[in-house]
Amino acid sequence: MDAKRKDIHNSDIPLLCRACEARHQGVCGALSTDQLVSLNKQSTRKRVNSGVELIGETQRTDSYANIISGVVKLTKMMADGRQQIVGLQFAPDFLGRPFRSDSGITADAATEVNICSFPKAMIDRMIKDTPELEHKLLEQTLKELDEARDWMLTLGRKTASEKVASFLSLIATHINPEWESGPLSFELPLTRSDIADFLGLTIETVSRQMTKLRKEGVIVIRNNRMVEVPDLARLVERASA
Amino acid sequence: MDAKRKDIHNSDIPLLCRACEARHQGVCGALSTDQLVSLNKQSTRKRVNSGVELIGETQRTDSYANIISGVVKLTKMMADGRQQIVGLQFAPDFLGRPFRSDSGITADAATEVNICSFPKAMIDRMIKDTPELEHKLLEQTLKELDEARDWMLTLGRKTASEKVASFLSLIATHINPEWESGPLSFELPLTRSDIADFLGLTIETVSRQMTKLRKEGVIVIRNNRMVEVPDLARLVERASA
DNA sequence: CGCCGTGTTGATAATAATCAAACGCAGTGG
DNA sequence: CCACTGCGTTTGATTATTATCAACACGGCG
Repeated sequence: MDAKRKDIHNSDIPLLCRACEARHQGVCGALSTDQLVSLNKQSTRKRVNSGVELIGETQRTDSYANIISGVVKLTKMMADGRQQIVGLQFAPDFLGRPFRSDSGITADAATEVNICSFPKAMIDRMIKDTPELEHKLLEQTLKELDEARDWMLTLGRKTASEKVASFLSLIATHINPEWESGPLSFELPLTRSDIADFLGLTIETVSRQMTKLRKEGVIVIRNNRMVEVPDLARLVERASA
Repeated sequence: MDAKRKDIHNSDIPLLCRACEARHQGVCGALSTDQLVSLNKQSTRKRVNSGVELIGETQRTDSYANIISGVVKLTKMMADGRQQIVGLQFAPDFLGRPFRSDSGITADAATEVNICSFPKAMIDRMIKDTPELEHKLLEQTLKELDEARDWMLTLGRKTASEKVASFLSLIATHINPEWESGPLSFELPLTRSDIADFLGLTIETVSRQMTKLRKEGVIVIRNNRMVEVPDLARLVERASA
């Protein structure tokens, strides 16, 4: 048998990458073992607390990152302070904007977040050599575009009640990717204030609609943050999408 | 001098492509002269009337296209009929979704539209050979993502008045790309009903806010569709973005 | 214990939706 | 030529939804 083995055997793949989701579903899946090794030398794992800004005004960003765990919120703000969350990112999403430095968006850790961060320059160079990497980025960007447009429908045309149900459905289906059927429980990655900014509502309206859903038995609220969904189909129905 | 001349001299570039915006700002800019020639053999120019569906339920789409002129609206619809326009596309935007057939969006001609249409399979093959083409697609997709997120802020956090001003600003800056300063007039590519679906409002509210802007002198309304903007800065101010 | 951050609940106000009517205009046909 | 119709739009009156303002509840923590 050959001394140099194939990918599947993991022989040469950097330790940190072996268990990493980004290698399977994320952008790193486009890279050869050699590229993984050299990228790995320059990459650093970081654990950031909830609330920390990852990309934005203060954080001049000369690096990209993969999300290993946790939830990142993308926010747009108006001059007078009104703000709108324009996207949530989960593992193993790629974090950062290729070819452009600023698009008026800040990215903050919504929960405790673990990222694998690499120098911008290195990725930009790898993109040139590896079309497959650019392909992965295009795929993620298309996915984000679909999600953004889905949410535009939610923001523009749904009632407060439908909005909250849509949000809960979104979280329910993203927080626990390998779920089959039956009851489902999770911790909300966002505060009521964040949820309001995501839905284009006020915190009071969010709160009222949550209690409404609770009283109707669609959800069970444990500790403000812990939510249980006895029947996901019933929740999705309320989101009417 | 060489018999085979460079791109700039246009010698070998297909007639139809020579004056086409898509070759400069659009995706065709990624292609070699040879590729343009072979693509041109398979491509067809089409003129479609306002209201015609370009991509959607009825129109199973095995082709992509470049917009030569006119405005295309991208719409999402809910089961009960509520709908939201999630994007507008202008020349020389690329029309069609790579790698995916359906994303629940329909594309309709909002005005009379001219497109240059090519077989899906041909582009998909060219993408494999020409990383630069995929790069162009990524750039357009990133642009659309930015626009979608900008609009999410509009939908979620702006007042009806700000929304209408935002819409007018958007059209004013896209309909006439080479504009310097001074008054500006244009024909709205959308009906009031479309505008309402774009802004997440009703037609009545759109109409009321338009008259309000008219009475305040921010815009002049000629023939329902014809709008004049004496001072763009003043309009943009109303959009507070 | 008091305080702060977060979330809920209630009363009232503002905003936009809904319902209803009429307008302007283009096309049609007597 | 002039009603007549149909469509997109405007305007008005009223209602519904959500925001705002305000008070309170709960849990953690100095």
